[in-house]
Amino acid sequence: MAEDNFFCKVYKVTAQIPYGMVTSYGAIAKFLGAPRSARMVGWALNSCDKENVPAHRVVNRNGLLTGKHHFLGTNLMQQLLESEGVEVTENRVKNFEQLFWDPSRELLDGTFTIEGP
DNA sequence: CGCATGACGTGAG
DNA sequence: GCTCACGCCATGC
Repeated sequence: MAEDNFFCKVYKVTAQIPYGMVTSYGAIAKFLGAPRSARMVGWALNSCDKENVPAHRVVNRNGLLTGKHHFLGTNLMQQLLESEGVEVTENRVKNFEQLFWDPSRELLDGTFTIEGP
């Protein structure tokens, strides 16, 4: 653990997403220092999905469940979000701006330390 | 080694 | 305000 791999970074941040909250790939990527590599976050999650990473809480900038197709089923991601109280309609998170959780917003508390510049 | 693809984001029209 | 097109970084062929 605490690996410097981009993989582990995404794993940590995603794992720290509060219940009933969601975030975007770009937010994580930017927090990791790679705002131009949002795609790498998605790719990392693709490998992290084998772990206990709540990837269903990670959506794209528009709040669309773009990754739901990559889950086991087709509506599994939506079911998980709804199970947490997150309303989802047509593969989109309702009140996305309200449920949006920024890693640099709570993780900055200091309890959770990730590679800092 | 070069081309094509991808769970995205930003810029320009 | 919305849509089209390009760019990033890494993996696969």
